[in-house]
Amino acid sequence: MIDVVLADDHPVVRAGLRAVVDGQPDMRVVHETGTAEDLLAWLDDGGRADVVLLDLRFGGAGRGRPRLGGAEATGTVVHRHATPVLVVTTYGTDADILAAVEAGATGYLLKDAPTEELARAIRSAAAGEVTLGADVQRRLLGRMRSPGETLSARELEVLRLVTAGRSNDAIARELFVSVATVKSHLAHINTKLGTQSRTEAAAVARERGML
Amino acid sequence: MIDVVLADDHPVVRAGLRAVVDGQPDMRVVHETGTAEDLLAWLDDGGRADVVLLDLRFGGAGRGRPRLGGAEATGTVVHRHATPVLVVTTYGTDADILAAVEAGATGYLLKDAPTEELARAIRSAAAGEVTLGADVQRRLLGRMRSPGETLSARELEVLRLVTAGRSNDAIARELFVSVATVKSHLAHINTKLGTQSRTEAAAVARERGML
DNA sequence: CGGTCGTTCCACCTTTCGGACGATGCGTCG
DNA sequence: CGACGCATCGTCCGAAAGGTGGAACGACCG
Repeated sequence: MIDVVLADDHPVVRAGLRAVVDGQPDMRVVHETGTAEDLLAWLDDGGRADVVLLDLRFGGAGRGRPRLGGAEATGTVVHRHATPVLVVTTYGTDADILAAVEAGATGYLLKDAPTEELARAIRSAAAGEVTLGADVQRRLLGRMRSPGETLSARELEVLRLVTAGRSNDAIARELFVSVATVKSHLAHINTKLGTQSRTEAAAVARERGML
Repeated sequence: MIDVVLADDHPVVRAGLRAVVDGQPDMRVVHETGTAEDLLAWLDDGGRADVVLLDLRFGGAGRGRPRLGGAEATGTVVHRHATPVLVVTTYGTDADILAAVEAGATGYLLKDAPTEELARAIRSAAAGEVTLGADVQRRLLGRMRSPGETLSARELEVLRLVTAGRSNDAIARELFVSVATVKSHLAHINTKLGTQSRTEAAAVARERGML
C-alpha cells in the first residue's frame, strides 16, 4: 500500500487527486494540505509517506508575502525527509520544469495528464524511479536539441533591454554602440533562440527564465 | 435535484469537480466532456442539464488547430440552449473574465475557491442568479476604479498575444479579424498605456500584471 | 600558428510596425 | 434621440525592424 500526501492550494484539484488515488487499489491518501508550509510542518511532526504530490505555483499571484514556492518545498522534502516528490502542475513553463527537476523532483506531470498516467507515475515515484510526462519530456528534449542556446554576455544584455521594451536605437545609445551592432546581436539571438522577432525572443526569454 | 454537466480538459480537475458535486445531496453529474466541441455536440443531441460547469482555456497551448474557446462555447450554450454556464477556471486574466461575462456566463469562479463556495455557486446558477467569486469581484472592481488606463476585453486579448511574441498578422489570424483591426487595437493600447511600441507595451503589461 | 568565436561595424533590400487620418455598425447611457 | 465607446475595416506613408552578406579586430585554445 502506497501512502500518498497531497499538497495543492486548489480544493477542487485536491478532491480530484484524492478521487484518483483512492480509486486505485494499491494506494491511499494519508494527508492533505493546501500550502507548502503545512506540508513541511506535517512532515517535521513525524508524518510519513511514500510519495508527495506537490503543486508548483502556490497561491502565486497573491499580493501577500512571498510564500514558499513549489521548487523550494521540493528540495526540502527530498533532502530532509528522503521522500520522493511528484510535481503535478497546470501550465509548466520551461523555467518551472527545470527548477523542479534541479530541486530533485522525482517526476513532473501536467494536470491534463490522463488518470492512468498519474497512477503509473505515483507507483514509479514510490519505487524511486523518475518519470516525466510525455509533454514534459518533449519540452526537455526540445531544449536539449536546440544547438546554440548559449547566449553571450553581450547578447543577453541586448536581450534584457529588448525585454524591457527598448527600441534598437535606444539600446544602441544605452550600450554606446551603433544600431547596426544591436541589429547584429539581435539577429544572432533570433537564430539561437529560433525566434522570428524581438517580441517573440522576449517571450521565449521570459518563458525560459533567462533574465 | 440539480443536473450538472462538466466540461474540462483536465481529467484530474473533472474528477475533483465530480467529487464535489456528488458529495452534495441535492445535485449530481449527468455528463462529462473534455472539450467544448463535445459539450455542444452532447447538448445538440438532446442532452439536458440545469448547470454547465465550463473551463476556459481548452487545451490552450496546443500546437493544433484553433480549437473552440471557452468564451465562444459559453455564448453558444447560453443563447442556443438556454442553460446557465458557470465558468470555473484556474488563473483568470481580466480579459478572460470580461470575455466570459460578456458572453453571458452566469458565474465565474477560480479553481482555488473552497468547495462550499463552488456548491453555493452551482445552486445560485441553477436558480438563474449571477455569482462571481470573491477574487473575481475584486478584480472587476479594481478595473472599474482605475481611471484612464482601462483596456477593453478585446484590447487585453490583443495585448496578451503581443506579449506572447505574435506578429500582427499572426494575431489577426488567431482572432479572425483583419490586420487593420489589430493595428487599430494596438494603437489604442499604446495610447492608453503611454507606450511607443508593441514591445514597450508588453513590458508595461508584464510590469503591471495585466495578463 | 591557424582556427574559432565574440564584438563591432557596414550596405542593401524587404517586411513589418506605427501614426494619422476616415468610415461603418452596434450597443449604452443620459 | 444623439453622444459616446467599442470593434471592425480601410488607405497612405514614413520609420523601425529583420534578412543577407559581408569585413575587421581581438581573445582564447589546441
